[in-house]
Amino acid sequence: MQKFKNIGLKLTPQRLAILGFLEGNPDHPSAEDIYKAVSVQFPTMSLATVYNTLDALREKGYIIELTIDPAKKRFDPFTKMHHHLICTSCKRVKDIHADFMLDIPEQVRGDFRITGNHIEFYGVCPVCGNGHERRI
Amino acid sequence: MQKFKNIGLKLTPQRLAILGFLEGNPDHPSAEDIYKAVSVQFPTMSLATVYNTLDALREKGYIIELTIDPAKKRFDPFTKMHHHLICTSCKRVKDIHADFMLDIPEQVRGDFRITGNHIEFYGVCPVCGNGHERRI
DNA sequence: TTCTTGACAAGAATTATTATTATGTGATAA
DNA sequence: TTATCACATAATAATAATTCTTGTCAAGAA
Repeated sequence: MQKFKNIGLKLTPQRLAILGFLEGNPDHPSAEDIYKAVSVQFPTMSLATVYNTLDALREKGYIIELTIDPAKKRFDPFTKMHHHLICTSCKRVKDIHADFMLDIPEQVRGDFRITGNHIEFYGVCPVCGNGHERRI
Repeated sequence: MQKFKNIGLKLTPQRLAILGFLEGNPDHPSAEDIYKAVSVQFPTMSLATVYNTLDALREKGYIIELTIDPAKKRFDPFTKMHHHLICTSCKRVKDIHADFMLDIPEQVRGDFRITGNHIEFYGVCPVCGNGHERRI
């Protein structure tokens, strides 16, 4: 909560609502998701404000922008290094907090200086693959 | 080339041109990129045709759609399992053909059935990080 | 004053629509 | 067997429509 003030962002009800919705949220919501959720309390809220706030938060490093969805951006309040497990059927995304040692062989890496990585795991979630294992 | 016929797709000059442009192309072009390139030979080509063809090829498994770019979709003719190294400065993407053993601990994976993974490595390419290492 | 909001316009990427055109296929003729 | 033709079907191109995101700017709050 204090976050905002300390980093040069004014504390507004809209921003608090957005931050509140994001904090601890493991659902990787899109801007639209956030807009819908927050609109309940703030019916006058503008979608542009959501984008503005998300962008401000991202710049300050309080959220990260995920590219796991080809259709839209998704946002994640967990900025600590982690990975994602995506259900290829229902598209649900689960956080994976685990470390992997990944060394790219030098001849493959070339002269790149590696700074990080992000793993997308694909799979079928319990709901979609409940025992029956129906293949298409 | 025969591919198309055998999988129930009609062979058209436009599709051949798109396939030809993609084959062996390591640049992960967007639909727009492909459109521009192929338009040289086929000035009447429509962007919708590019999207149609890409979608048909993807459905048949001849290309994969990448989500590494938040702004647009990118396409890759290399359907074999591989990963990507992205320059955080110039956004250039390099293929990484290497295998990594990635086992998610069972308590983290839950009841998901893992089917695959894709790693995005981030780094600074030789061009962007040429000795001087200028940080912003 | 300075920053933020909200309304709306604008832009970019993608998808949908539809009349027109080209392709593959099967039948027929050589 | 090979070539030709007609036709059903699928693909193209033009354009409209949608969706997601960003930009603009006047009005309001800090």
